[in-house]
Amino acid sequence: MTDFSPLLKNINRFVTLTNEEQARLKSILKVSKVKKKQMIIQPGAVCRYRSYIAKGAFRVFYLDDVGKEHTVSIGIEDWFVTDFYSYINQVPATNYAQALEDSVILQMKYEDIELLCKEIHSLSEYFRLTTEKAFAYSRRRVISNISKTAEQRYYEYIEKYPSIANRVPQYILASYLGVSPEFLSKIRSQKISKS
Amino acid sequence: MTDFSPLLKNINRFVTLTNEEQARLKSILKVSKVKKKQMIIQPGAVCRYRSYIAKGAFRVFYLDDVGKEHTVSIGIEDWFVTDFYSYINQVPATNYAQALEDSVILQMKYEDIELLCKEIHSLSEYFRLTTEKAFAYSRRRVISNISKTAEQRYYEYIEKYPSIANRVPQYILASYLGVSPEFLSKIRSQKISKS
DNA sequence: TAAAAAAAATAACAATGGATAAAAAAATAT
DNA sequence: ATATTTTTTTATCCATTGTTATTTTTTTTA
Repeated sequence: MTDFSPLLKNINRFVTLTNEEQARLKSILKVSKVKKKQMIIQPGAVCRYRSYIAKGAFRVFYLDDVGKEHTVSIGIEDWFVTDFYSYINQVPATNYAQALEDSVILQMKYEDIELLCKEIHSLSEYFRLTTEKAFAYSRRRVISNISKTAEQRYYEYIEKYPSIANRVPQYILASYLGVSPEFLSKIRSQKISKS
Repeated sequence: MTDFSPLLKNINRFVTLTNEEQARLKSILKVSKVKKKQMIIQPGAVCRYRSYIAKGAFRVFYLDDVGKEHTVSIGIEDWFVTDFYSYINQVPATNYAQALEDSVILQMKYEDIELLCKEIHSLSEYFRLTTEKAFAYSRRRVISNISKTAEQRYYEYIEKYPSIANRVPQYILASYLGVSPEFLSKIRSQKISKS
């Protein structure tokens, strides 16, 4: 028996669903356990699900043509994980999504969500409001990327998400910030010598 | 008399609005003419509107503490312009939004849109679907920023948005790509000598 | 708990991109 | 059309960040 309450609580922060609507939503959820390092999305395959992280942590990353990984997003409990472009356009993914820990996700199939959003106004509102927030944050990250040094971005990140920074390997954080792991290591060692 | 049809046509690509719903939407639109270089959003003031560009071009930019401009977005006809974070959270803006040409915008007040989205399911769907697209593109830009060189980002941009690249000053495109205008100039001169 | 694997640190050198200043070219206003 | 302002180019030097290789530390697995 799975506990859907964290997801329902999340939704409740934005909109109100009737009991029947909650039941319909639950009926389309597919619970999956994912082992650490396992991929739930891979380039080439269409990303059919939007996944809510009930337990654990994930990252979405892009593998470039010289084999380097670039982390697009890092998510923990109560976040969603998807290759968003692949998901909303239902075209082959360009990214991987990988469990950073043993995790449990609630998967929602694209077609099911689209149908439910068409039928349940509040659910449409929920995704509208949360995606607007996500978009606003993404724009802030763009500003950070184009206007700040790697050092500034690093300190900005550990201040904003200290628990995540301590939970994921440093080389993954480096690839999220857009710097080499060696350079992030250098940044950190400079800090220690200063303080 | 203003022509609302481009906006309605845009909406129609995603959802269907009844005549009455269209009328309600029109009733909240405020038409504004904006002269080139004029600011429609400024740091400190809450961004009360989501603006549809009926004619002209805009950019949203961040002015950092050493006085340098960083362009967050560039939009032309049939796009929206907003300091998104300020708009959706109704908190003071951190960015400017500036007309790059003499323009005409259709402004929608935050409260009006929120109310209409609560009352008109299709409109909620419209903003959900379009914001999902915007978010997906923003993530792609993040990948580009963290994984590519300035040169690659430049050629990627002019290939993707050739008409915009030719329509805005080069120093603004540079600030969008996250490079100095001098370096963008250098990139361009290298291309010419190669070809 | 020991061995193996993964992650982080260090260091020398290289490349990308920024700062500054000046000149040239283009756009705008008078 | 000319003067003025804005934008772009050019060039030199400097700072930030990447690369490669090696070592140390930490984590995982047997």
